[in-house]
Amino acid sequence: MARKVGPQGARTAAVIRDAGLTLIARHGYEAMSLRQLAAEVGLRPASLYNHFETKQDLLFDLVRDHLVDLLGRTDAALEAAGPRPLERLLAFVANHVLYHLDKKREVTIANLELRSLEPRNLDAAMALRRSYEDRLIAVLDAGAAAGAFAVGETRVVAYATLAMLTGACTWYRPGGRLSEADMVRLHADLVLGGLGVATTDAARTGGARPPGPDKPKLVARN
Amino acid sequence: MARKVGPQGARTAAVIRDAGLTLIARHGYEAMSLRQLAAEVGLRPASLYNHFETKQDLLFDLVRDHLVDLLGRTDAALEAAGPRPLERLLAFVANHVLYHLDKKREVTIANLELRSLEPRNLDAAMALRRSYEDRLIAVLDAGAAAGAFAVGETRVVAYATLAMLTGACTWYRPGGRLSEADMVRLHADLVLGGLGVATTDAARTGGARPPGPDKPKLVARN
Amino acid sequence: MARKVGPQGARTAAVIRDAGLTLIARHGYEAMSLRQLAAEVGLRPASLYNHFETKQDLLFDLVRDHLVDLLGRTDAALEAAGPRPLERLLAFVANHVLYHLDKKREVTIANLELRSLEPRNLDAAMALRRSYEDRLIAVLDAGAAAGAFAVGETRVVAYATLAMLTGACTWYRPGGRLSEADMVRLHADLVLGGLGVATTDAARTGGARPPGPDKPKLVARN
Amino acid sequence: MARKVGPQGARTAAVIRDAGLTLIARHGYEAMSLRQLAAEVGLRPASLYNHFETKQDLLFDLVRDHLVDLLGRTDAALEAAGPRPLERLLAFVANHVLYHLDKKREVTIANLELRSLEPRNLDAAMALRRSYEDRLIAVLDAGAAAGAFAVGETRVVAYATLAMLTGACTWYRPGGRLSEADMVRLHADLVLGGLGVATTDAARTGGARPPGPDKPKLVARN
DNA sequence: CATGAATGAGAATTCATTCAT
DNA sequence: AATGAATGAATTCTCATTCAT
Repeated sequence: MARKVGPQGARTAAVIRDAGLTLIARHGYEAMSLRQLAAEVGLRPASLYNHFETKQDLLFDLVRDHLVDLLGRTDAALEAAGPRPLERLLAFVANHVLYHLDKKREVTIANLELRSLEPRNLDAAMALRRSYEDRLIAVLDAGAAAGAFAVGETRVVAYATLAMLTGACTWYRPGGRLSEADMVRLHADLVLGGLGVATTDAARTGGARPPGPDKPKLVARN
Repeated sequence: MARKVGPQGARTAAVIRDAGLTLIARHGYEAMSLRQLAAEVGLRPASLYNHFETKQDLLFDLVRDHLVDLLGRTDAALEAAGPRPLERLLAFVANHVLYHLDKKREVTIANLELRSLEPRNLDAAMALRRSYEDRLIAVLDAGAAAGAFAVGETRVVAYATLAMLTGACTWYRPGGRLSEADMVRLHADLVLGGLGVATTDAARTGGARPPGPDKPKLVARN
Repeated sequence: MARKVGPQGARTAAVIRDAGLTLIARHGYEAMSLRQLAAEVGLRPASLYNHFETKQDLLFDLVRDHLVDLLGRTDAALEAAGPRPLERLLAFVANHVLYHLDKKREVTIANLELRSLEPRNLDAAMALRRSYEDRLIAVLDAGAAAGAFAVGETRVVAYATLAMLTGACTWYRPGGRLSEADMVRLHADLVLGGLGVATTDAARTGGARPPGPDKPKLVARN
Repeated sequence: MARKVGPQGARTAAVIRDAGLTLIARHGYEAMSLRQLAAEVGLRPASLYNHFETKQDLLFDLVRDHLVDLLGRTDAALEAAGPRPLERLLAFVANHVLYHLDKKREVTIANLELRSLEPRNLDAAMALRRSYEDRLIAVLDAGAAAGAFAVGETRVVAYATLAMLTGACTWYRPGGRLSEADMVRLHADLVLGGLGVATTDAARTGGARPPGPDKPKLVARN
């Protein structure tokens, strides 16, 4: 009854996007051919055009959806973190790290393939990315104003922090010695250290943890 | 080592490499065509083959030369820094930041185009890169052993640090408000903070800095 | 004759044919895609196939219907013109010119797209076209036999005349300075002149016309 | 020594143009594929691009060269014809007919494929064509002013005349009963008749013919 | 050392058409 | 009747590369 791939076109479109995500992340946008993509999803190249209009459109879709998703989750995390700067920062860091470890492909594409976007699409993507950066900058500024962080150049700190946190997804291998929670913790320590905040247990993953007796840093000393 | 070049062939080869650096950094290896490159240097595509054997060879040359250069400078900087962990770390940071700000194109290519290298070439490049990472890891380990740094997971800290420092070259614009020395200082502070080393606040440019005796800056020689 | 059309299917089919007429006349048969045609009539490409079997069929339909229509009108005009050669010729000319000015699209297609017809269809179209040419040849021959016209090579004169008359529809713009009646008159004069028939000067619009008694115009009924 | 087609690239380019002329005239621009063209000249499709930049460029080249050629020959013919309107007209007619019979392919393309030209190229082609039409219009106007021709609407007469004369090349078959000279004569008679000029031998092909005894019209009375 | 010409492979995309729903 | 999805065949054109000159 069904032809080949399954029930519906929407399903096929999702499969295509997923395969595109993988292939573009692995080989790069320019290096991925639509033949490859079609083969990956069991279609003929021409059939892809029932699901997107252009290779470029596919790329932009992936980038934009990722950025919108990231932004949405970040706002939710910040909302849940409440008003205190430290907890907001920790929420940001935790969200960023977890998202980046989970969505390695999306992140890779959004970071490496901006140069493959047409000007129009690049503008849109950059605007979203700037929005995201602004979230962190706002957190840092609020913390600095409240005297919670020692932030020199906010912008520099923000960019450096984002670069550091994002880098994690290029080398982290799930299932290894380090859990995702470890990654969050380790990176939170580095960030807080850079901001002159003595890192203690109080500042941890979910941020929702009630304060308690000061425990020694979790990170091993070696 | 020398190709089939005569008197001014070496000059032409250098011009080609420079143009290649620019074009690959801007558009990506896959997206740069040899037609473009030839046009850029005022040759016909066929003539390029008097100066390299393959597009892939050109890429690898650029990547390898960059990595070798970086490694050499790093070793020189470490040597000059003497035996003390803190100074060695600061030397590493300063060298890394300055090199990355100066060699934006090389760095971009080496970071983004590894996936365009053929397996053989990739292996060689990765080996060099790992050598470089090992320099930092060694510095951190030494510092941890000496009790100078609070390093949790050395490897994580090293990768995170490198990601942070490298990120600078993606957004830094020379001639702007921040000098290269500023960049070194700001990043050194972040790194040291992350390692639990109290940094002088002299390094904080704009922040709400707690008053205190002006101590000499830790970093920013060169 | 009827296709697989229901109640309003006939209407849709007519709309499609009309849009096809416009698009083929404007862009040419090869250059018009069924996507374009479908879009023009607010359908999806697949739906067109409820109204014709093949793009080629659509073309042939348009060509054949046009030729049949032209032939029918010509015969009616000749019938109405009576037996006298001059009046028959004028009737032919008037009919041809008026038809060609009114049915620019059909005429364009029938003249330019014969080469796009499959052999079978081409044969049919050529047969119809030859029938049409034969009407004029017969008129000329009759006139020559009656001594009314000075026809050298009948066939040459016929083809030349048809080319001249048909050409009108490539440059005539309705609503301009010249009415359709003007066009008929002007062309009739040229044709008659070429046949050695003295034409009334009433038909000369702007020229340096030698004075003479105003005679009724020969042409331009209808 | 030579690869395949012959001595030089210029030769190959000429061969390509000639084959293009034939194929486009026969099948139409849209219907001719570059594969076909390449096969015709014994090249691979990719090799064609060593000789032109674009299929469209090839088309425009053919059209423009033809129009420039036609214009040049016309001016030469008019120059040779001297100042007298009748002889100028006859020279124009003779030149037009002979050129059109000889360059059937070029003429066909220039007439049918204007719609395949991109706007920019279309403009250029139209300007040339208008120049050509203007040559005839000028001849007619001069003749009308001198009282030599009875021209009603100059423009209409010019267009009708051109259409008639051009039409010849769509049906004329060289080697048939009619020579090219016959074609010239027959069409000259039609044109002159349309202009109210009694056609006699005096008005013939090259115009250079010395006057002699008045012979009856050449065209048979059928 | 540079180049014109050629080429095999492959790129993205379009096309007319089919068919189950 | 209309359509979404699929497809084989074909389109123009680009690419890295070669080689005789």
